[in-house]
Amino acid sequence: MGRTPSNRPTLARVAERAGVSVSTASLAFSGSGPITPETRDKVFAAATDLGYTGPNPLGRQLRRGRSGIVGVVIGDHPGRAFRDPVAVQVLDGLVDVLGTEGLGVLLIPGVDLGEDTVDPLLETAAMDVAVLVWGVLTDDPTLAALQRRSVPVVVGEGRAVEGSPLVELEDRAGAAEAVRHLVGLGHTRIAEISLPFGRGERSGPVDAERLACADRTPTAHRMAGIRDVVDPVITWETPASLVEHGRDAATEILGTWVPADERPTAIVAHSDLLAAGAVIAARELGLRIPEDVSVAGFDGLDLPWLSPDVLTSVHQPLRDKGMKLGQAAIDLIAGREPTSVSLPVGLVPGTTTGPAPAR
Amino acid sequence: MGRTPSNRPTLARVAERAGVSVSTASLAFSGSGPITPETRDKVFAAATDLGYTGPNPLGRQLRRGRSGIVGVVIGDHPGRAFRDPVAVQVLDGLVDVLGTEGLGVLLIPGVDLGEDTVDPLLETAAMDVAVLVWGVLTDDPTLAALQRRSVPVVVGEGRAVEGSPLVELEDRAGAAEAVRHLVGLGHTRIAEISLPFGRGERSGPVDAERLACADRTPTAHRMAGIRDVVDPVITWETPASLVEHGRDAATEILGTWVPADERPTAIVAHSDLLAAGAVIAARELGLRIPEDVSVAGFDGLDLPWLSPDVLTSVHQPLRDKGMKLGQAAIDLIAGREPTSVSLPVGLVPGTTTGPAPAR
DNA sequence: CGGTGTCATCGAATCGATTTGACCATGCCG
DNA sequence: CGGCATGGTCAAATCGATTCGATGACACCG
Repeated sequence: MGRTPSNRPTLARVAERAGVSVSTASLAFSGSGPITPETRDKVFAAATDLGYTGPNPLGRQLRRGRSGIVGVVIGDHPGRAFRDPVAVQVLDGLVDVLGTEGLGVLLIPGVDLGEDTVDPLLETAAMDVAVLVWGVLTDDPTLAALQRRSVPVVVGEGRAVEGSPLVELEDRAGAAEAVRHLVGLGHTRIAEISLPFGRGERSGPVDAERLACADRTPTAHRMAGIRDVVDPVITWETPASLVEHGRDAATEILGTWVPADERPTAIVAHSDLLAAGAVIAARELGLRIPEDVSVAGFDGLDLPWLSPDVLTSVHQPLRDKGMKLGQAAIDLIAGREPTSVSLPVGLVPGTTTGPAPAR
Repeated sequence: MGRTPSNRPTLARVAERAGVSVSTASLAFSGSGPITPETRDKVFAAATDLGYTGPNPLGRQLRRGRSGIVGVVIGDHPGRAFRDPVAVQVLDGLVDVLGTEGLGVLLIPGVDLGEDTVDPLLETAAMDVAVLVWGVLTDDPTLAALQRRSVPVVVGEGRAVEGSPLVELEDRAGAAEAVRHLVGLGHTRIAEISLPFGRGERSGPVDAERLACADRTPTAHRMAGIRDVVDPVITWETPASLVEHGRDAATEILGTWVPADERPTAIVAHSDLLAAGAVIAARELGLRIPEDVSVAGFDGLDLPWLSPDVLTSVHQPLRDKGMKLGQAAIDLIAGREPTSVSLPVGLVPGTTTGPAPAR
């Protein structure tokens, strides 16, 4: 029995005070259903008397069988996930769209706690649908936990999941376009700075064996797109899409890795943050951009602090992607069959790419 | 009656199948209470047979009277709020601490929809407690909505609210310390770039009348701290803590506002992002840092892209602040009396401040 | 052998709402 | 005036779990 008496007024108490039945009082609040204005006013008056501020969401949710909550699994600690402007813009679109339907976003850290242990929220929190924003790995414990609970899932960016809508970007085509741009400018020695591969964070040059491990998307897609056009002279793996990692990688690639006359003349990075780090590294090494080295990114972020350089980048509709994810979630809740979509991307040239140096 | 039959197994069905009572089955899952291992196994076996994956959170929540959800009101559209690294770090600490208690974070846009209309989530979503991360304004409609529903509130950074714990930083002392540092270096013409004042975003120089409108914290506190030491020769208001706004402000302050021989020799900004913008503006104007102009910020962010400059800044324990907010929320839920705290800050000198130019 | 205590299990109340179908006045029509 | 809609109101079932107090079995002790 209720340990705590919880003297909060309930709909029943309001009804009693208004001299009507509970069902009538409910009708007054829900707005739907026939009710005379006088009765409604009577109920509202009783409610304000008692300090009742509307139906208890918990009761309503149980009855309805819906929580009105969308679980959003962010692939990492929030502190890391949100440091990435890409993540932030997607989330923005997502929250916006869900808000129009009165749905709330519950943040769920998707961090792997080791040995297939996942965040308890995945196991116990109430949610009508979950959105896996950063794609899924093979044998993803996060996905497994949700499927066990038969929570419908929307997957962003990555491997398709049986029965779940997928929202992705044309990563492969975009990456190919960026490299084609560089090749068109005469570059032949092109280095690649890549996003994380999957489980197990590493940084450093990548050999053929490691190359086969690229599990995470969009990494794998962007790698494929680049290789559709040219084979990079080197691929440098990074542990996260952060400026400092791009800087470290480019410092090695441009500085110590090979003699200056074999130095790559262009760098294509899997993300704008990595590319920005490469620009900074080049500056620090006294290299001119784009005269000595060209840098292309991916994401189409607005990076005012890179001034006066403007990054050449593959623009992607991030906010739109978030909105599509949200729409898919809404469709799933409504029982509609959502469709997978692939959003277009496009190269936007900036000032960081130019003709290859004459040698 | 249930329109949708919802063929999901329930605890009752599991109990029936296991040949025990519902209460016993509940005991088996909750883990608390005496129960023989055989009975427990019988229940679990029946559960796996039926594909039952644990108690429905909605039923549990209603019974318990707790949703296990903490509403976090972010002061703006998430797209803007999360672009601020300060916000992100606080949120990170918050999510972390709440996660240890199995509590989830529900994101609530605190954006003002005009005429005292707030996000519907504030009115209807289930939450055990709300955290107002970015402080409250006077007559904050957000706060009003929560109080109407008698949702307990934790306030971060700002005006204290009757009956709610407050977690803040020693903004005033920190700002004073930064300015004292500049004065100690011989600076006398110090300009201030300020965070937004409150309702109604503006940008530009501030006169005495506008100065009195500073409603939002920490703006007001940092302004006070600065004035504890010196009166700025000019205060420039910005609409948000973003690099581009700092850049715009500093371009005006250092470039066109006064003749070069009256130019301020130092800029103190209310945030690191604004300060970084000022550094970039100075570079663009061909001014050397710190020889021609010194720049001090506030937040203690790690800004690798500002390389080779390292910002002089007032360091604040952001993640820790998030954790303290979370702890206060946990205390409130548990019925404990949480205490307000004020976290210490400290100046960390970088390379962007130096002796005032000889004139 | 009766009394007492322990322990696993169960029955029933409860959390706070929504929703359906029944019910009872009306009002209208023929 | 009887029959039939119409429309507002209500009683009761239901959502899915938790938890209290009762029950019965069993062992132990005097």
